[in-house]
Amino acid sequence: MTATNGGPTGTRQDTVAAVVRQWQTVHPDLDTAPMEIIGRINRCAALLQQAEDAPLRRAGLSRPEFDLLGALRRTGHELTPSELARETFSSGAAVTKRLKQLTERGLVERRGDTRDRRVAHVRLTDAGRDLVDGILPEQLAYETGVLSGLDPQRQGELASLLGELLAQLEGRLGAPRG
Amino acid sequence: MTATNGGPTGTRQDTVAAVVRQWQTVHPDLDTAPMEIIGRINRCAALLQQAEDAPLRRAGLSRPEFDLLGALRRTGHELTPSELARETFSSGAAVTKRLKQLTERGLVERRGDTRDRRVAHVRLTDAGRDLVDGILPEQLAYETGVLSGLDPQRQGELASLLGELLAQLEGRLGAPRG
DNA sequence: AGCAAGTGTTTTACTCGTAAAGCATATACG
DNA sequence: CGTATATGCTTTACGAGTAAAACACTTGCT
Repeated sequence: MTATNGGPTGTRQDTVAAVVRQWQTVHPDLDTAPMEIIGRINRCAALLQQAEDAPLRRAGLSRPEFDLLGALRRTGHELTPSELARETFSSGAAVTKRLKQLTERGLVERRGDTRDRRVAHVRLTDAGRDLVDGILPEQLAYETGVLSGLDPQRQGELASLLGELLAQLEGRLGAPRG
Repeated sequence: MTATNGGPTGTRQDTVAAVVRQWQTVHPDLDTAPMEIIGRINRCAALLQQAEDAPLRRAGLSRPEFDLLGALRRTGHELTPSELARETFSSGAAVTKRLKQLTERGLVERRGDTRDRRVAHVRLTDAGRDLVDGILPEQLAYETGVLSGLDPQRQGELASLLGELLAQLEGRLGAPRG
């Protein structure tokens, strides 16, 4: 149904819809509803990452690297490697490696804690802060453009629904200590 | 603050909202709207992948591997490596590697094209088809559970909005040949 | 004090994806 | 016909993430 698709709003079909249709042909009894959300989230993430990181790459940064710098910038204070790991949702080992590179590039600095000599404190250098502040507006402008196919009201609805889903997921998957 | 957080609907805050709030404190003039969509999509994708692939891993499959098998299953016919690459949104090289492993595990078979000896045709073995058919219902049931924090109506709205966004992105980023 | 257990960070070995080069084959065109 | 170019797939070299072990240091117990 609604195979006619020639929507008045000019709505194109997305590839996930096609995939789901194929599955339903092969397994008509299957509840494919989750695919329409999860498949699309994954696909959107892949497409966005691919195209949308262009402004970052121009600055020689990967998104994980930018996320790390951004965490330092937005919190406004020093963070330890484990805090950075938590803040950027990556493993400690990954943070170690990224810090090594970012330190070599002069974007962050480390200093050891004087009380507990296991812990390090990481902060942005001036160059690092300037880089983040320079890139962020471009990045956001670019992202705005990428999303502009959706009218503002729907963007709002989408953001809100994603926020609800994410809150649920984080409550359930991120903190299953109960 | 808002440690009470007891929203009327019991809505928890998601981490992206917190991040956006931090940015707005540091750069009040910045339009952070795109983050609320893109940041959440990325974070949802990460969380879903992490937790949600459990049923797949039990079967010894990564999601990309399952996607490849699934493409063969849902189309119902043989596919060439390049068709598989297109269908699963991955590079040809990645497909080559995955095919090697899946062939060794006896889940897919290859045969050469008789006309054009450059091309190969890949199909599921019986074991491969059985594996997909066995896993898929579990996987979908699991996904349904993961999404169950959102009531069905909102799931529908979310799926629909994501579909619109994805169609736009695919139209713009996926086929910018105009 | 001295030692066991815990914590923060780094290192190691490994997996997986990618880009670019390479190989085999097909097609086009003089 | 034969050579140039294009196409389908694979290989190679490499970069990046991960889990688990290792390391360095602290804390708690006796």
